[in-house]
Amino acid sequence: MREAATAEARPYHHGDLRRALVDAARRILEAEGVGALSLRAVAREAKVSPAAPYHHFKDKGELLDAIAHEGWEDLDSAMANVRASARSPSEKMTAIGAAYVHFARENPALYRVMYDVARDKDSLPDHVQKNDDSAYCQVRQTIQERNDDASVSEIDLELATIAAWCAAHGLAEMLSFKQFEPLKEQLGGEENFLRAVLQHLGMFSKVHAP
Amino acid sequence: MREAATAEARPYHHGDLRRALVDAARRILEAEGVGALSLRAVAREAKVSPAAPYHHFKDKGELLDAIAHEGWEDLDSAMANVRASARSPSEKMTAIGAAYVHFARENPALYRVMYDVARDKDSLPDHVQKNDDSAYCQVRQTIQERNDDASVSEIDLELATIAAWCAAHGLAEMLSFKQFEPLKEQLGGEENFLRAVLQHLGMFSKVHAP
DNA sequence: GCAGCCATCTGAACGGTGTCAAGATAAATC
DNA sequence: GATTTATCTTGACACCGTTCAGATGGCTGC
Repeated sequence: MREAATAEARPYHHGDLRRALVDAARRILEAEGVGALSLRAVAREAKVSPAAPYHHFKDKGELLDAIAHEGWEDLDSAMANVRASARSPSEKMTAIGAAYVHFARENPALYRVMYDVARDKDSLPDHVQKNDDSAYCQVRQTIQERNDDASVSEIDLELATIAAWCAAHGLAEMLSFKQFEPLKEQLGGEENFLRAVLQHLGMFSKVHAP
Repeated sequence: MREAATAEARPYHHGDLRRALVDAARRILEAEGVGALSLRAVAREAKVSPAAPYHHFKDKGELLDAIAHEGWEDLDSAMANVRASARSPSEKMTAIGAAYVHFARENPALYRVMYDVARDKDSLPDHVQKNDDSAYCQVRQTIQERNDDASVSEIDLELATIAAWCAAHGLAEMLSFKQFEPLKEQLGGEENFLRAVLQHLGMFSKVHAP
C-alpha cells in the first residue's frame, strides 16, 4: 500500500493531495470494489471537492493510470520476494507462477484495474518490458536461468515468457469464476487446484521437451 | 451477427424491440467500442426513448447479459465449425485453440463485454459448463478424443481443459497489447506468432508427457 | 364492431457522474 | 510586504442509469 500521507495535520494546501487521492482510491477499491471507483467518490474519500483532483490528474484516466502503476510495482516486488527466497531454478519457476496468481487473487480489484487500463489503451505499461525488475522480465530471467545449460534462442526465450505470462494471467482470471469451486474443493483448496493447473500448463514445472 | 429485425416496417409497437436493442448494441460495440456502449446510446441507435429498453431488460446489466450471451453462442459455433472441418485429433487441438483466439481477435469489443460481464459477477455463463455444444465442452471433448487411447482420469481431463482455456484466454488478451507487435512482425505476422505461442503452451500440440 | 384491457412506448424528472471555467485562498517568490 | 503562482472550491454543463405518470395502440371477449 505505501504509508499514507494523512498523519501530519494537513498544511491546508493539503500537503500531497496526489498521494492522498491514490490512497483514497485504493481504499475504495479494496472496500467496495471497482464498480464504486468514481472520481467524485475518491474526492469525497479524500475530503476535497470534486474538482480538486484535476490539479493533479488530467482526467479520471490518469488517476487510474497512477493506481494501475502502483499495482504493477506491487506485483514486481511480490514476485521478487518469492524469487529471492527460492531454491532450484525449476522450483523458482513454479514459485513465480504461483506468486503471480496469488497477487491477482489477493488484490482482485487492483488487478482488475491494472488490466482494464491496459485493455482500454491496448497496451501494457511501458515499464513492463523496459524495467529489468518488472514482473515480466523476472519471468523471462527465471526461464533463462532454468534453461541456461541448453542455450535457448532469443526468440524462443521471448515466446516462452509470453506463453507463461498468458497462462498465469488466464489462470488468475479463471480462479475467480465460481464455476471451478467444486473442482477446487475436490482437490482440497484453491492452492492445490492452482498448482495442479500450473503443472498441466507444463512450462511452469520443467523445460518443454521437444 | 444474426439477421436484423429492421426490414419489415415496424408494427409500431415495434415488433421485436428486444432483438433490435441487442442488434443496435452490437452495432455500437463494433463501430465505437465498449466505451461508447451506454443504454441511452443503444436506445438512440434503435430510435426509441431512453426508457423503452426497461420494458425488455430489468437494467443495463441485463442488456449486457444478452449481448454477452450471444457472444458465447457465436464463439460456440465458430469453434464447432473449425472442429468439424479438421483432421487428426491433435491437429484439431491446435485448430480449436487458434479458433478461440481468432474469435477474440475478430470481435474484440464483444469479447471484452463477454468477460467484463463474467468478471462483474465472478462467474462464466452457466451454459458454458452445461451445454455440450459450448466452446468449453468442445475443448474438453477434443482433449478426450486426442487422449482416448491412454485413458485419462475425469479430474485430469478437467484440469487439462481448464489449462487450455486459461492459456487461450490469456493469449487472446495479450495479442491485443501493442508490446508484442515487434515480435509478431519478426515472426511474419500475428498468425505465426499465435501458433508459436500455442506450441510453447504444449498442451495444444501434443499430449503432455509425464 | 366495439369495449376494455394490457403490454409497450414516451416525456419529464431525479440523483449520480466526468469535466470545466471563474473565483477564493494560501504558499512561494521577490 | 506585495505579487505572483499553485492549489482548492463553487457552480455549472452534458451525459448517464433509472423511475414514474401518462399516451398509444394491439389484443381479448362480447
